[in-house]
Amino acid sequence: MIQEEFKLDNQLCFRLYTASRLLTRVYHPLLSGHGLTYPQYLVLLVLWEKDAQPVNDIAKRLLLETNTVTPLLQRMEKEGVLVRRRSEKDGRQMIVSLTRKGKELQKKLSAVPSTVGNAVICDSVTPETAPELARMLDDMITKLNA
Amino acid sequence: MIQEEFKLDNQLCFRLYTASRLLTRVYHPLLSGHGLTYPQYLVLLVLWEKDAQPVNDIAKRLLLETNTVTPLLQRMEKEGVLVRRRSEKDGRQMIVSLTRKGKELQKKLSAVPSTVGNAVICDSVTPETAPELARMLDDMITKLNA
DNA sequence: TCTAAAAATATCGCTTGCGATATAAATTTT
DNA sequence: AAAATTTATATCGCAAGCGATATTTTTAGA
Repeated sequence: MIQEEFKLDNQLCFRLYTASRLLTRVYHPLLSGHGLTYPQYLVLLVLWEKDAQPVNDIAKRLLLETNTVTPLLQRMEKEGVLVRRRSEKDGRQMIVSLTRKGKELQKKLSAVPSTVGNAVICDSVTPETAPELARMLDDMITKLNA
Repeated sequence: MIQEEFKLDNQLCFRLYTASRLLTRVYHPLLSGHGLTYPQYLVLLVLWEKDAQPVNDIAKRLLLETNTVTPLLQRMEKEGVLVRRRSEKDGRQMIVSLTRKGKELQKKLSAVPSTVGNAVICDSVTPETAPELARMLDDMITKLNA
């Protein structure tokens, strides 16, 4: 007598939640050897694209709250992959910059994207259909973030 | 001079991670008034489908580890939505059953699925295309869980 | 200019999520 | 049956995530 809508299998949310978790597990063995977690890897992606950004820009890029990003950056600073220094123009901002170690990780992790890419390839998700999936997720994210 | 593959926007993983997090934020105001979190709601979905299951069955259904599920169930037991009792057939198993309160939550939360459903509707994700998205995610999950 | 409001970080408390490990009961092997 | 193995839960430690709140600096308004 349960409502059809309650059925777990009918829900997109559970699938997204599960796919996300399982994907993070794929990253784990690729990153842990370098002392990194998946969210920390995301921060590196952001900084590799553009170095020396304030905390807020990184948080906005990742759609995370600063109360998540700040401790994450503090841990990364302790690991020596980045430094945080207060902005001189705006005393509220903390500018986050890569260290040599943080920059060098880019080469060391160069195999990660293709490795993870291969891990997600399956019948209905291929190099041809992936852009379609990406578009749907982007639309959803835009809607949810509004 | 960054590799194209490193670009955040090209990656499915970040989108899944983000979509999942933002969706959980949609559930939050719908559940918190009842003292529930999203993972706890998932446990209820499982038990509403079939009551009195061992921890392992719940964990397998949600593709979570028992070291995640056990503390989660302990918190829910403390809240009074379920009870855990040791199986008599197999002394290793803990059978998880809904209390009256846990069963009554089903009616009280009957509006949640449609509310969340509406929240994800956007240009490329509609009642028509959602099954396609679900299939892609199921395929990925199957692959990643193998 | 003095004050109020806004913006940028940070701290606190709690719940996941999971790798590693421990414990106890059941099953299999010898 | 005793020992080894497997199975089912549970404990521990740590890193997210995030709501709520605090602190500091900048900006806007009176």
